[in-house]
Amino acid sequence: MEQTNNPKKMFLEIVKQLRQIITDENVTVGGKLPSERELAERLQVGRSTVREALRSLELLGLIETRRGEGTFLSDYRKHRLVELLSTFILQESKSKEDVHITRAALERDAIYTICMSKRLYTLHIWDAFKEKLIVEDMLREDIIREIIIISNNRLGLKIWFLLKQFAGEPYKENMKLEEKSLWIQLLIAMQNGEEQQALSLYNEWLLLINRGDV
Amino acid sequence: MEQTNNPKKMFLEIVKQLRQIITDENVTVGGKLPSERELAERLQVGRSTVREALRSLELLGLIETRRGEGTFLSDYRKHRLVELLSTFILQESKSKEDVHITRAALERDAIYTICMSKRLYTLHIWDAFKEKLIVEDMLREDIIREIIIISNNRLGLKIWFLLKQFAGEPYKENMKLEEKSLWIQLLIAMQNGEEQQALSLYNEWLLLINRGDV
DNA sequence: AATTACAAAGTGGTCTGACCACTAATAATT
DNA sequence: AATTATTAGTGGTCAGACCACTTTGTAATT
Repeated sequence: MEQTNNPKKMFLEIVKQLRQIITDENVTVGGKLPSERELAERLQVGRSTVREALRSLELLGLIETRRGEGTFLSDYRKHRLVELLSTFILQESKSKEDVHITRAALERDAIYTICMSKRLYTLHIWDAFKEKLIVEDMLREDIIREIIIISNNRLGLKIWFLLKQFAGEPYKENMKLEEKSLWIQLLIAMQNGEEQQALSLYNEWLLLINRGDV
Repeated sequence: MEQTNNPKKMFLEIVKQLRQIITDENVTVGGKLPSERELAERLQVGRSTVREALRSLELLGLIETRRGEGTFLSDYRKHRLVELLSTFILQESKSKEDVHITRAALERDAIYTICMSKRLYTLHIWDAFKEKLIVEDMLREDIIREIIIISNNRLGLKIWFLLKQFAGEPYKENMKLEEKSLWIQLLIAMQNGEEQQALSLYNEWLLLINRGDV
């Protein structure tokens, strides 16, 4: 190894080798990685160097460490991409308006997608929703979340979650009667696949709740 | 501070504080951060802890370190999330699909928003676009970007930009004649505020380009 | 024999101090 | 004045030492 003259980043090399170990030893999600001390010995580097690599992966949400237990491979679907983007990259445009607009875009497209998909097997869900809306005082954000989930856009859901946090959650209140009736109409429109009507109702609802907001 | 009983991740706290320092001291792109030793003293932690945080940020490409010189804030547009996710996360086809779906959602909603907004003062833009499309061989991604910009969703634009990088850029090719005619129809639909027609054309275009893909 | 209590080993979390390699500013020499 | 040598400062790495915690195995108790 000639990294004396070579300003290569050792810890990046370790990251690479860690990936190798994970695949070689067939470490599955939730599985345990070798301990820091063992890794240090196997890779012939100091423990601190190993830690620097591990901490990087932890920040990304790719591994999980539990003191006294060990280091575990976490579900890569739980990666922290969205959070990192929000804290480091998207911070300058976190004006409330931007967030609202983008969130509305995701919500609107979920509605549109569902209307267009015409997957009849989910139709019974709408009846259940309508029931819940009337009887149980369903929360706004619950119903919207369900809709995005149904639209099958998981990444969009993640982003939506994040934006929701940014925006200070005006969705958590219970719905007034006027809203409820609007949503029931909206659900019916979605049930029938009438995308134009559904989107129009959604926009109407946005106007309604924004009147009380800001 | 009582982190003795607290299993909080110290290095994550350091990451946070680093961001604070960057904003407080107005460290600009390319600017120098305090040295590791100084940071350790200021934040009252060991140097190794500071390094774990710094290495995490370096893996993300958010900072740059030069031995003998110091640590510098790098352009956040050069972040490494793209490579990292592609190597660690996006190998699963499901994830790639997620990216495509979300990107399409943003694009679609931009089209919808423009159609509904009926801001006539942008109408001349469409003519210019049509002209460009025919004469200059405009790139797909250029035109879509412009559309999202016009839709006035700045945050959405940022997210779109990132997703575009993730997806391996199938948009950069020049358009075939069939695509061009589709887009011209789409532009006309937008010009006239016919949202249903525009979205339908967009979906048609998605099908078209996905046929050649994968 | 079964249960409980305790000790030991293993693990991540952190700190300290020590080198090394390198850079840039400073001092000394020419 | 120009060049060279010294020095201080920086990141890179390592080794060893604790700490807090979890698991495990063993010994004591019942």
